[in-house]
Amino acid sequence: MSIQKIARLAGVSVATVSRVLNNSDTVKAKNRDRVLQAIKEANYQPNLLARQLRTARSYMILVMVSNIANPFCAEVVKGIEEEAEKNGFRILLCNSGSDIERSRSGLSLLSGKMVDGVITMDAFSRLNELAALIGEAPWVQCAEYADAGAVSCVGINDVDASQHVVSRLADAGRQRIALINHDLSYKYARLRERGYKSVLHLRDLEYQAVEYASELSSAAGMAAMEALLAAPTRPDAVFAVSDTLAAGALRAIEQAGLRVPDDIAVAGFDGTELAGLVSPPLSTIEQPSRDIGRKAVELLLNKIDNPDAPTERVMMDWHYIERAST
Amino acid sequence: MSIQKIARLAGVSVATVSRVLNNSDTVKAKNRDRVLQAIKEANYQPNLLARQLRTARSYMILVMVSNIANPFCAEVVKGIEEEAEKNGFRILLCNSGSDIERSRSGLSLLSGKMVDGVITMDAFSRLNELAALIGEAPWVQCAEYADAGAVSCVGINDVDASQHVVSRLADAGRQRIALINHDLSYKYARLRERGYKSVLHLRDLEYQAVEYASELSSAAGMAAMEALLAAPTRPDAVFAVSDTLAAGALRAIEQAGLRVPDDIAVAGFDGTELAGLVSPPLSTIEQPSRDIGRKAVELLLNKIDNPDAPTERVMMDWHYIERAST
DNA sequence: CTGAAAGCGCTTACAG
DNA sequence: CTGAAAGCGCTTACAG
Repeated sequence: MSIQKIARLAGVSVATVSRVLNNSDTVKAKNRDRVLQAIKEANYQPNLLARQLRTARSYMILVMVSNIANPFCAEVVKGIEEEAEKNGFRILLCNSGSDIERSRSGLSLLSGKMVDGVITMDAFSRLNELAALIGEAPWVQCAEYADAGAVSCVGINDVDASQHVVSRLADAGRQRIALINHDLSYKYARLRERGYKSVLHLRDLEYQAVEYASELSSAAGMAAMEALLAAPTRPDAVFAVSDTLAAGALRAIEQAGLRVPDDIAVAGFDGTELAGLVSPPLSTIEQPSRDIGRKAVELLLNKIDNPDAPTERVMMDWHYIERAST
Repeated sequence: MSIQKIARLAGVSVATVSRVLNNSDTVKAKNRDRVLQAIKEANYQPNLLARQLRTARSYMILVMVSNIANPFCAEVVKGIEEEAEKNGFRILLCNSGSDIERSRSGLSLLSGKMVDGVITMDAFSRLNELAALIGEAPWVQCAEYADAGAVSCVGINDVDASQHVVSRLADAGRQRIALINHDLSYKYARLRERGYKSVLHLRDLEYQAVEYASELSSAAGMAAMEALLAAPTRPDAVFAVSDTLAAGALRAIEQAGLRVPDDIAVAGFDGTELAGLVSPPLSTIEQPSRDIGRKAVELLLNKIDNPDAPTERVMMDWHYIERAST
């Protein structure tokens, strides 16, 4: 079922078949019909490998997600999908788990010319390695700030957002505010920790406690919260850098027989559906997840069409949602 | 940076470069070193399109997920990833949303020879259309039963599992058990509804109420629960066919000022992390999500290696987890 | 152990 | 409006 066979079937040359396939308008109606007929009869489907090898264009973009199970990531991906589809692009998802071997494997699709560009959501600390693998190919980093190299990126101002949450907790009279953070290989983790610490400093709050979750799951959030509760001085507020972690913290507090927010206030981050589902519902920073995804595609397509386009760093707006957990 | 350039750089033929690339052991050490050196210097990366076009092998499998944001799907995907990786295969994720246009677009990767096979998690009702698109290519349907055509599939016995949940609710003295189902284009939705109804019948329970959620989100679960609560007779138990829906139901019940399980018992399905996170934690059917994914890959690779392998239908074990919500 | 050459299935100037 | 031919970048018998 190659273009050859169709040509034979329709009694025309392969060039003509190709023209029909590509909607060239220079094909005589009769020939077009014969080709279309032959295609249908043979249930012919063009070989993408050959086409892309020839045209050096795939209209596909690779999306390297750090963790597909993270609802925030899923939302961003939806935004990416929407915008890509709107522009005639298809997306291929690769779950890197921020693992460099996996990333390498995934990125071979890029260097191997199967896709036209890549959107990554990997940890900042991996960016240099990624940069080496990606080389000159179109690339946008998403939902994780990149301040080095020529990568365009889109995200929010994590320091500001984090400061806002912690300030609100302090405003409400909380004295001992703890942080449940993700590991510091992520830039956003560093930035949010910076925001947290700066507010403690500004407000002369002495208590400071940071627990690092090994992954963005609520199990990890529970474990972190248990560690905080086991310390000699108990926090009266906890800021978790993701709703998933915060949901786990909630659970741990409940299991310790304490009440939220009476004994301990809990705030999350991301503004995922989960935040509104748990009990009590979580105060959180809502990120414009879909828009982040859409914007990333916009930047990437721009880069694909125009390889010399300057590097862009886009900051999106966030806002704080106050709920019963604080 | 083609194999040509490397050949020139290393002073050998393209055949020799290709042999080095493919770890052929018939290359003299000196030549191998020169090639390797040239590859490094030029930062050469082979063009996958050309390679796959030539070899008709990609070592990639396509995974069509119906909804990437569904935690159960995410777990299955992890199982798929693990098993694929173990066998030297890479996976490409496509979020079809059970939309036929999206599916068509994704499946062009298959017909276009970019991947060696496909694992779908699409709705049963779409299977015929999919079958037409997929043709003879290796294909396994996952977590959704397929009883027609030559598709292999792996899942659980949904009727049994559903009967078990409803029986337990009835055992506990619940008289008015409602069902929150997904739309009936999914076979599992039909099967679970069948299980539900058969138990009601068997136990001579008169009350019967089924609400259909438009999607697998907790918002849809809330809406469904609100509809159930608005009816003249209120249920005293609800079985939701996914934990996400059940979590939404929980929220709706709470907002109506009722208590779980005192006023209404709630049971979910899937055994996702979410079920243990909400309050009260959900009784649920635990599916062996990872194993389902692994098994699907096993069947698919078998089909790829041996196209005439017979169709297989594998049923995995499930078990019921009882928690405070019932 | 190595190289020249054919061929995978397309697209696209080019000539007519 | 159409076809013959070159070429995208690989791999792999085949001959030496």
